[in-house]
Formats: sequence, structure tokens, C-alpha cells
Amino acid sequence: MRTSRDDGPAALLRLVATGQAESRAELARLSGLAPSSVSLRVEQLIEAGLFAEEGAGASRGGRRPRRLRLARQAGAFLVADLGAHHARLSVVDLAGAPLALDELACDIAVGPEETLTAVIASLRSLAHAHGLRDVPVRGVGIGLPGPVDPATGQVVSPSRMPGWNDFPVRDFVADHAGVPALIENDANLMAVGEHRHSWPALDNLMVVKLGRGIGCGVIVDGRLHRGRGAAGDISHVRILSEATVDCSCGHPDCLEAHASGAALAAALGAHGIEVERPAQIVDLVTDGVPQATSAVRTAGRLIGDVLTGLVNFFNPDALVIGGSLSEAETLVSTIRGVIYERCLPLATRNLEIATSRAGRDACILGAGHLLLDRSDAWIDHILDR
Amino acid sequence: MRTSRDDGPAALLRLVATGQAESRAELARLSGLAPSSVSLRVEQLIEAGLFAEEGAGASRGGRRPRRLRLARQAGAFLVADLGAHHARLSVVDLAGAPLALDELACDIAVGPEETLTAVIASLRSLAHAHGLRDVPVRGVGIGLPGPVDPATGQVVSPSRMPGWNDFPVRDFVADHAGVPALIENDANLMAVGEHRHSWPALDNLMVVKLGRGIGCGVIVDGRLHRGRGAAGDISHVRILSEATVDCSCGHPDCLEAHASGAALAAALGAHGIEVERPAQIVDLVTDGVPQATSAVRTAGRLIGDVLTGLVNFFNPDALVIGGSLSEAETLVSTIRGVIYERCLPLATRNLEIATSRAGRDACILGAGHLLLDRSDAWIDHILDR
DNA sequence: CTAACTTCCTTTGATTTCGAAGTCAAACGG
DNA sequence: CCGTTTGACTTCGAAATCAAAGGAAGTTAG
Repeated sequence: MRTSRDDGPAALLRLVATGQAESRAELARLSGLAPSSVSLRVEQLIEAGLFAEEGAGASRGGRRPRRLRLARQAGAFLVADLGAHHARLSVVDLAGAPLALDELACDIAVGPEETLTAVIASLRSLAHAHGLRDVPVRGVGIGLPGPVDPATGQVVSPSRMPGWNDFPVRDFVADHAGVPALIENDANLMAVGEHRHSWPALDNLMVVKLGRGIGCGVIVDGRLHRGRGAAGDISHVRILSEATVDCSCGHPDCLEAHASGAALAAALGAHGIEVERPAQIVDLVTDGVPQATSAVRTAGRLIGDVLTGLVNFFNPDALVIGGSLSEAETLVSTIRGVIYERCLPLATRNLEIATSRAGRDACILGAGHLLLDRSDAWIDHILDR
Repeated sequence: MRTSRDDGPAALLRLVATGQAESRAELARLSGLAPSSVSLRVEQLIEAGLFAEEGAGASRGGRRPRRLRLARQAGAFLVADLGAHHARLSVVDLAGAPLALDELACDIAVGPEETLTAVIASLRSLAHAHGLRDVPVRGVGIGLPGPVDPATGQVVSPSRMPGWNDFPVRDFVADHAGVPALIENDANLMAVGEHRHSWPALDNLMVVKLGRGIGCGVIVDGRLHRGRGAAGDISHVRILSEATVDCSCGHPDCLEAHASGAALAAALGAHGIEVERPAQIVDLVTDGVPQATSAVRTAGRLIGDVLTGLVNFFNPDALVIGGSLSEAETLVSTIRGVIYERCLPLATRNLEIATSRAGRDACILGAGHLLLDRSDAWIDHILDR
């Protein structure tokens, strides 16, 4: 696992925030700094109000450590995970742990200004409602269901976000919230969340998000791989199928056109079964509705086929399947079966295939972690006074 | 572009070796160290015999810089790129530039002990023949046509290297040569070579090696991505074809079974055209032999199909096509066409698709660079006396 | 209970690294 | 020519960091 710089005060804060270190001694061991230097820095961090001492911890055979934790006053991040029709909002502490959660109904299609303004206002009132008025906000993180250019913080040619193309989301949010903003694709946030929360020891991870669409985030060497902003796209690979379906991208027979939640809903609709949200598909499968089970199994085979090649190529330590459809046991086991059958033994001999462990908050956790990773600047600034 | 640590004496040596810095001032700028610290370190490196001063460079408006370069005595690496039937041998300086080149006929199928012993002996005599007896050897690098486990330095279930499975190649070479050994897959070495030699400014690269087999090396964030040792495999993706061909891996219709140099040779053999080496296929295409052109075009389409999905997923800055078959213009243009037609615009808008620029020595260059990246230990050791 | 050991943290002087000012050697411009 | 400017090093005191020793506060074993 790798973050920003491995020294500096922000590194100590990260170690404490992520729960890796609880005492000066642990900080010294993990940071590589001399114990004396750690003591000095911790002193500064306590004076600056970022750390707090909290009694003594358990002895490990010698003197008991003086436990360190983040001060409440250290700050919080505002985080929103935007879907097509609603947003999950959260105030998280610097460790990424949710202090408050809320949902907001909002149609992303009304355009960026209106949506983002409403989201920011709701985030602020959420913080106030939970008595966090006195906790400084250190950053805002927004997850979006479309490709984000990491260089500019803009959404680039999204398929389901009319009016958002090339809109300067990052600048808009940073201006309106008055703090640094992080804009990221939702599948990428989910990947970071799963990695940090559930698989911190693994360096290479693929996280597939199966919901209305099909997304994928990739962790390489402990860090999110963005490429030029489009990395992780698996939904527009061409697959082989009997009936040809045209995809919104203009090509025929993309994976997304056959195996996404939206595609499944459409297929079931043709059988007279109306589905509004992907979660309902899970219910149908659980209830043993044959058309649903069959459709999901077909989708699983198609997804598994595509993932086979990617697993061979990327050779990850784990493949995590998340998103609302991942709760359909049938879907996951079909995918798992295809991969184990068809991948090279070398690629699967140590491969974990698991469902999401961070659950529905994975995106929020991920945003918190990324914001913490980028906290060097304001931490240094606070200490410099 | 990222290497090992960014400070320390080895970092300065790397900057000079790679030609990024030629003076103390440049070293200070690029390393982030204070000019005074750089001067001190350079002094030590000169005393240790690793650096040499070489007159003054061109002025950039003020005092002329004192040019630094690697001392001849600083050392050299021995490098071998092993193919199925012959090996390319080279002595390279610390910058990775070949000081001497040679070829050795050797059948890799006779087993690891015999092959490696012969290779090491030939490397030593190559160095002696070029008057490098007094230059210390700092490491040996070996490229192999099979998957290498980065943790153990062993070859893992190679398809065309009988007797090599689980043989401790790295330990054997290190013991017999008496210096640290680097063992790596040949496509991976090629990727590093292309990256450092031709595309140092790009961070994400796919390098496809088309020869007798199909290999691929991946550079992520400036560093070689190994995964668990099998990363970069693209040859056993299932493709769709009319006639079914079984692959050595046990599955039907792998890319390699249809589009590799070996597969092309077999297909041409069925038409009564005997081919021994992949390069001969290039000649046939250049000569306009219709069966060859047609076969190569089909192979290009298959390879392009597979790469499409990977380019969408990985979203690289450039896709480099190397290996002996890459000299067939038809093959490359077919691949390029398929990718530009079928990939997402987002993935191709800034994508370079190019043929190898480092040419046939790419593997050797790559090995040199990787060995330099791992030179921290011995450099520190020399300075510590 | 006491003595020995462990672990955590602080103290202390030595070392490294930095940063700002100073020196050097060239190009530039009257 | 001779000052001025620019960039490349050097010098030197200040600051950061370290490593080693010491003190603090426990556990463990007889």
C-alpha cells in the first residue's frame, strides 16, 4: 500500500487516521523515522490540534504506550456519491469513517450547476444537523457515474450525464465549497474504498461495479490507476451473442448492452416483468423467477468471459465484485466459475474472487481515503503557523 | 517516470547515467536536494570512482557547468536475452548502452544448468574480448521467453522451456556469476527498454512483442507491472474463429494458437510454404505472396480485437508493437485500424500506436535499466568504505 | 517482593541536510 | 573594455534528523 510521501507530518497523520499506528513507537516503526523525531512531530501535531492523547494503551510487555488518535477538531471531509437519480451524502472524519449519512433524491440530468449546488448545500446542512459546525471542513469529494479527466477535474463524454460534458466540476465545487475538491469516477472510488477497507495488504486489485451500468476500478501497486481518465472501462468490449444489440457508444454488442442492470431490466421487460431498479433484479433471482435467473446467468457468463482476458493481462491479487447486482449469488458464482475455468492457472492460483466487503459505502470510504492522501498541503499549512 | 528512491547517492548516479543531468546544478534541480548537498555527494561519488569530471559544458548565460559523467571504472552489467534457439549477449555500461554485442546459438531445451553456464561463460569472454577486464561487473540480467515469478526469480510453468519449471534461475545465476542477478520475462524487458529509451515522458505503456509467440509487457505509472509474475499475458485470450485450434494451454482458440508467428508458420506450411523463422514471414509479405498477406491480415485483426478491450481497460498513453513480426507493415496497420475503429474515443484520442523504436536491442536496454534501478545496494556499499 | 527484562518515550550530542549569502566564470551590452 | 546580469558552484551558520543512552512504567519469573 502506497500513499503520497512516506515522511512528513501528513504521513504520521495518515498512519494514525488509518489505524495503522496508535502510539509514538508504532509511528516510528512504520514511518522509518527516529523515535525522537516522531516525538517532536507528534508534539507539533498535538499543539496544532490535529492529534489528541487518549490515556494509555495495552502493554506489550513493557511500558504502556500513550495512545494517539485524531482530534475531533482535526477536521472532516464532505463526500457525495452521485447516481443517476439519487445521491448518497456523508460527512466523514479524516479516517474516512462516516460521521453522518444521508440520501438525496436528485436527477443528475438537470445539469451540473443545479445538481452540485444542491449537493453542496445538503452536505453543509447534514454536517450542521450532526453538531459538526465547529469541525473544520478540509475537503469535498464527489463521485460521478462517468469518466473524469484526472488532469482537469472535468467529466469527459459521459454517456448518461447530459449537460455535464467538459463542465469544470472540480473548479466549480472547490469555488462553491471554499475547500479543495476531489472529483472521481464512482467505480474508481469504490475500488479505493474496497482496497483500503478490506484488502489493504494486497497491491493489485480489480473492482467491478455491477449496477445499472458496468464499471471497474483498478488498483495497481497500491494506487488507483487512472490512465488518461478512462482506465477501467470494461463495458464496451465486444462480446459474441446471438441477437445483436446496439450500444449507446455506437458499436454493436458491447458488454454493457447485454449484461448491465439496464440491459437485464430491458430483457425482463420484454417478458412482461417490469423492473425499475437493479436491486429488484436481485429480488427476482432470490425469489426464483426463472426468466430472471436465466438472464442473470447469461449476463454472468458474458461478464466472466470479458474478465478472463483482463485477469490474464493484469494478473491481480484479487477481483472484487460490487454494486447492487453483486448481491445476486447466481451472478457472482457464474462469473467465478467462468474465470476459474478459463484463465491461466498462473493467473488464478492465488487469485481471490470475492464480493464487496465495504458494501454500499465503499465509494464514500474511497473518497475519504483519497482526500486524506491529498492532505499534505493543508496539514503543512496548519503546522507552519 | 519513477525508479527506486528519489534521494540517496544512487538517485544521482541514475540521473547522470540516464543522461537527464550533466552538472551539479541539474542534479540539484532534478533530485530536489539542496545544491550544497549535491556538491557533497558528487564529491563522494568522484572519490569512489563512480563519477568523472569532464571539462566544462555549454554556458546557459552564466558560469559554465562542470560536466559530470559516469567513470568508465564505475562498472558494467552483463546481459543476455534468451530465445528458443539463440541468445543475444551484451556487455552494457551502467547507463544501459551496449559496449559489446554478440550472439550465441543455444537450444534452451537442453535445460537451465547447461544453458545458463554457457551464457555466463560467453558473457565473461565477451567482456574480456573487448578489453573490459578491469571494469567491475555489477550485475547480470537474463531475459527469458516465459513467465518469471518476481518473488523467487524462478520460471513458472513455461510452455516452451522443458526442464526449467521451478528451477531457481536467479540464485543459480547469482551464484555462478558472483554478482546480483536479475531474471525477467523477455516481453517485460522489452517494455522497459522501449519505455526508457523511446518514451521516457509517458507513464503508461503497453508493449506487444510479436514473434514466434505473442508477449506483452506493461508499464504503469512509469514502472514495470508484474502482477504475480504472469501480468501481460495476452496470448491465451479466447477469440472467435471459424476453425477451432487447440492451444498448448489446453483451451481451444487462444489468440496464440491463431495469430502467433508459430501459428502463421503452420498455416503457411499447410499451403506448402515452408517457414522456419518469423522474419521469413515478413519477407513473404514484403514480396507480396498472397497467402502470407492474407494470413497476416487475419492475424492482425485477431490481435487488434484482443487489444481493443485491453486498451479500453488500461487506457495507456501509447501502444508499442515490437518483435520480429512488427516489421510487417500490413500487420501493424491492420492492428492499428481495428483499434482506432473499435476502441472508445476516450481511450484513443491521445493514444499513440507505434512500432518499436529501440529495435532488436530493446530487451538488453531494458535489462540495463532495471539493473541500474536496483543498484542502490552496491552503490551505498562502495561509498561506505 | 525483588530483580531482570521489555517496551515506550525523552534527552542529548553528533551528523546530515538545508537555505541564504557569497564566490566564480561566463555572456551580454553599452 | 568594463560594469551588469546570469547561471554554476561553495561556504557557512541554522535547522532538522538521527543514533545512542537514559529514564519511565510496565510485565515476568523466582
